[in-house]
Amino acid sequence: MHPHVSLTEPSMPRNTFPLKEHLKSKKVIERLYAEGTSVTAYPLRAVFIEQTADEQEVIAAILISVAKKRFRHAVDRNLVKRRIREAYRTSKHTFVETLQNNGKRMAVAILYIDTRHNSTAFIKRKMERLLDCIIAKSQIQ
RNA sequence: ACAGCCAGCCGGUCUGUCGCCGUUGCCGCAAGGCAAAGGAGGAAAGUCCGGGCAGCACAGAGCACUCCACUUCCUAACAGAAAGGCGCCUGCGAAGGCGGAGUAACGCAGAAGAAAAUAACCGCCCCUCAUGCGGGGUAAGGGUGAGAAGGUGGGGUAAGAGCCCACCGGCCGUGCAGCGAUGUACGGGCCGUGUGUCUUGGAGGCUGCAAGUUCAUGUAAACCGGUGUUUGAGGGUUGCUCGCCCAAGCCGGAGGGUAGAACGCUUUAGCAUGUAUGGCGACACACUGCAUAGAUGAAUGACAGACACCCCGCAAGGGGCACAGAACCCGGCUUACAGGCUGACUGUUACA
Repeated sequence: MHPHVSLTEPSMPRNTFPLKEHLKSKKVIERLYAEGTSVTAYPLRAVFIEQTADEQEVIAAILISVAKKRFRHAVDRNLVKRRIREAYRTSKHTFVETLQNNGKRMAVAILYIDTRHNSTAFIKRKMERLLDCIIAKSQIQ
């Protein structure tokens, strides 16, 4: 067969974050901030809400937000958002699998609440903890 | 060679792993997958000017409001650029910075000063032999102020003063040069500073791509077009006034709301240290060549390593690598910026 097939074997999940998985709907975002549950793993904070299959096509829809108040320049905001995106992209698999096994769907906003930069490795560690916390908190309720 | 000044340009490169965005091609019923070539700036920034583009408005007149202000010229336009002109300031210099229409009328200019415009506080001179008092003359000297009745010198006088003279500055008139701002020569008279209102000339409809267009779902008295109307209220027309226009009913069409999707959306007032022509120049014009972000809760990356560059160190090595991220598109301005390159020119030193 074609040589590129070996790159996409199911045993090695790909670290992707396509446009589909971005949370965009204004209605959902408004409801999320009004009714959502929040959990913090400093410098990250997540606000999340459960969704039905009718409301949401993907298992997890993510919104990444860095406030202008905390980073004045657009360059800095972009850098932080890109680092958070990389952290989510590379550590989302167990989170998504757990949701899928429980038959749940979620909309999550990830906020950056520090006013200084942190390294990509640090943000990745905190991201893993944040996603664990979301699972823990949502199954208690 | 070092220091400087002006103009222009650059402002990392390569490799690997994992990703994102739209485009094209292939595969797939579809979801999607694979491949290829692309994917932030000189300021993308501030949003301060000027346009293009779009919608709405617009019979006309006046007032008000806002902006501009040396001259000529360039431009689609400008508060921008080019060339030139005057005054002041900084620098040994190359050069740089700042300012500019008018002043008839009115106001203000402080706790300065005697006095801020038909000026007498001290001083000086005369009336008067002397002193004091009183009266008068005087803007040369004193102190105040951003500014003190054009400045300097001489004559003159009781003491003084454009009272007179020379030179200089300003103003007015005439001649000459210049398209012009101005410059210059001669003559005249004898001239207070800043600022605001104001006056003169010029420009200006309003709102901005969340503009706006189309599609989808779809029930009305709300909207649009046509026809049509009497009085008054009312509404619209740019903020106001005059003036002008609108309305009921009937006939026809279909909206509002919902950021759902597509278009607008990137090839143009485009760029060229290419060539020819015109121009001192900005630039114009002709030919030739070159152009590849187009997102929309917002992609253009993250990480690792190597190289280049800079700093510290004898070395091993260590540290640093600017300002900063497109949001309809252009022309400017302003602000930020590690380091580097090129070309004119200036100063100092050295050599021949």
